[in-house]
Amino acid sequence: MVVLELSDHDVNRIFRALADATRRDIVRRTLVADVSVSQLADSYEMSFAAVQKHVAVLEDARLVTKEPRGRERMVRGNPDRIRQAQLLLDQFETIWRSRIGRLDDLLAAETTTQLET
Amino acid sequence: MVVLELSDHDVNRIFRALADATRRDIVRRTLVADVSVSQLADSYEMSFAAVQKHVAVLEDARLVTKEPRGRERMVRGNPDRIRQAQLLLDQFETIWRSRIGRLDDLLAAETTTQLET
DNA sequence: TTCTAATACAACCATTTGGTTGTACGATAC
DNA sequence: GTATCGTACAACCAAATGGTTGTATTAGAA
Repeated sequence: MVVLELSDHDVNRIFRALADATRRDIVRRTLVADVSVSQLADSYEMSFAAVQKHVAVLEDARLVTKEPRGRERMVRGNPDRIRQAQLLLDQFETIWRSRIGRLDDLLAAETTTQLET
Repeated sequence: MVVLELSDHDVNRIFRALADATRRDIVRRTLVADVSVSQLADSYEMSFAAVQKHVAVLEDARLVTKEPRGRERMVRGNPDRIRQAQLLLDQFETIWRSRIGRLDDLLAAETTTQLET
């Protein structure tokens, strides 16, 4: 997996793209198998153009790619980008755990002090 | 950790809240230690009210909690909510891996067929 | 008590978002 | 060739977002 630097704007687009139930569903479906835009559009209670826009948002966030296949455009989920989002959340976890670590250190230091007195 | 069911709307709010660099920074800082709203406001090139709104968005998504301390409101990051977001992304990973699994199965079946012939 | 710091909240504004309809065009089916 | 299927894209609209300023309230400091 390529470890590339994500700008704030990139990260914004990734999370923004995931902040919609229809788009999350599209990502799930296109991770399972390639699906054309029209096949996707058949599944949702909205216009073809609306689905097209959702796919465009996901494509812009690089959460999916689009590949021409005859007159169709096959949409494919991009697991690398999902993993990058996971790594971002991992960073928060790490920050939290380091806080716990410092609290543990503090507690240990206090215990030591108590033992010393 | 409490495993509670997240509605689509809940998930939308979590990812939406994370789709802003200022808010992500607030989450990071309040995971490290409690910080008052005015302390946060001092750090960013925007009005106090704007920072207040960002905190409100995070609070609505339950990514932070706010606790009164004298005349201040201490903001505290909520690691449980971060973990819930991680679990959501894990689901995508799982979907992807199950696809790989099926492809492996298919490949294995074809190999078997070749061996049989 | 009086002043001030920290917050809450409303009103307002520009931009973005998420949807619509309509038109155009290339690729396939007939 | 012609019809039609799948897509692209523009124009439009209502609602949400992300910022502002202004006013009110409350807790601590002087």
